[in-house]
Amino acid sequence: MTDPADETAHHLTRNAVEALPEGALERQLREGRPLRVKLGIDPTAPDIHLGHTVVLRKLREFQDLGHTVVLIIGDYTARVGDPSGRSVTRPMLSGEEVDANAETFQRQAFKVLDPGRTEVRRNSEWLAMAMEELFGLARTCTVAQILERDDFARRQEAREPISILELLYPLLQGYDSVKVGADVEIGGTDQKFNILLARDIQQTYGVPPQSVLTMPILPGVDGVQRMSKSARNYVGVTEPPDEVFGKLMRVPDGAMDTFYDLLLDEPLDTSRPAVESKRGMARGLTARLHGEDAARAAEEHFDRLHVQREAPEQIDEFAVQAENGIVHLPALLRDAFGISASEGRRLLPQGGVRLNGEPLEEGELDLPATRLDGAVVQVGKRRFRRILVLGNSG
RNA sequence: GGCGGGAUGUCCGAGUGGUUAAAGGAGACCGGCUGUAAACCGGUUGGCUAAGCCUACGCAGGUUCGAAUCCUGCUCCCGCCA
Repeated sequence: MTDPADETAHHLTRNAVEALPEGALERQLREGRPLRVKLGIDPTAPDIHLGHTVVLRKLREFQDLGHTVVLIIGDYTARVGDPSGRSVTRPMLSGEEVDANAETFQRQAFKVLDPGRTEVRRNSEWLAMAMEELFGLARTCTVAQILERDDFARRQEAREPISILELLYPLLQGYDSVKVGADVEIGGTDQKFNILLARDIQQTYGVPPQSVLTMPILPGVDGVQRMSKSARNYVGVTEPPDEVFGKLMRVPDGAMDTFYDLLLDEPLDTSRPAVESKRGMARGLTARLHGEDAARAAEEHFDRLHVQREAPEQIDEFAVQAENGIVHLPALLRDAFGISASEGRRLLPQGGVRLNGEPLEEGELDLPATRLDGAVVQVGKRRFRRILVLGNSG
């Protein structure tokens, strides 16, 4: 009970889903040496979002205890495409895309990880192997073993295609663990199969099997689907503070407890009003990514726009050319806000376009330049432009 | 090698000769409400200086007054049997 290794393990696994096999992490910690903790990421999308930081933060905890993180940039496996949680074969990426993404990912990961205790490796180092070696690796598992994985099983059941390349993916990931000598591998619950299979592969190659730590999957700002770039429900770690704050304020109330558990250091206090908790969350996470000052400014900006319904303190200017003293509104909206002119026309009758705070009417397609010059045009609640009229001929 | 299924708008998915710019859903957007960009309610959702015009249902032709829908060829995808 009082064994410090047990306590450490207990702490490290507190918000994890599973730590397998039972007691393995405790035994490793008891050895007293720095453990090699592996995280493999596929640079299929360059930007890190809060969902990634759940796992990254866990790695950081290991680092703070003196352990080493081995961050594997899956530049080779990215070309295969991890089928985990996917119902469709992923598209392949070109070498250049992978390189660019890997570079960005690594830089952003160090917003959370301690670079001093991180070893970055690319799996092309060892996966660009000879056929013979690949044959050897391919011999380590049976098809039945791989098809056991639930998403493969589901696809098989639904008569959906599974490529051989995809079947190979878990093997390649397992081989990564062999090559870097991983003691522990961390991943989302969707990675459980792959991480466990890696143990078998390690043993086949005669190295000690890693232990497994799976973390819950963070939902996106929609509160439903997992946070991912493709679902466009993510909060990127490099997004501007105003965006981070605003996006977090629209997380559904019901998903807040998960966000608190996985991202914040204290649990959600359900006795507080939801808005307060949400503000606390938005403030805390914005501060973590951008600092306290930026978080405070972002909150003020949010209040100004959504509570007081005023224009922001800083508005981008947009210059427009008048014709005969007249500016055509749909064209202006198109150029100034990046929407189509048709969309602009539609927004007018909905009251979605305001001039200095006053809604414009459906018929007002052409406005005199004098009325627009220096005025603030607003689309919806959050898009503003100050208009400057140039070359007012006629 | 044989047999069968499929390709529709951002995505999913109806539609099998004409009120079809194309049902429905998701998403997104706008509005109302609100201590939240939550929830809830209502609306919009191809483009275009626009009562009209243009583009669109894998590609290329054809039939027809008229095609996403019928015919021919092609490309790509998938499943089953061997």
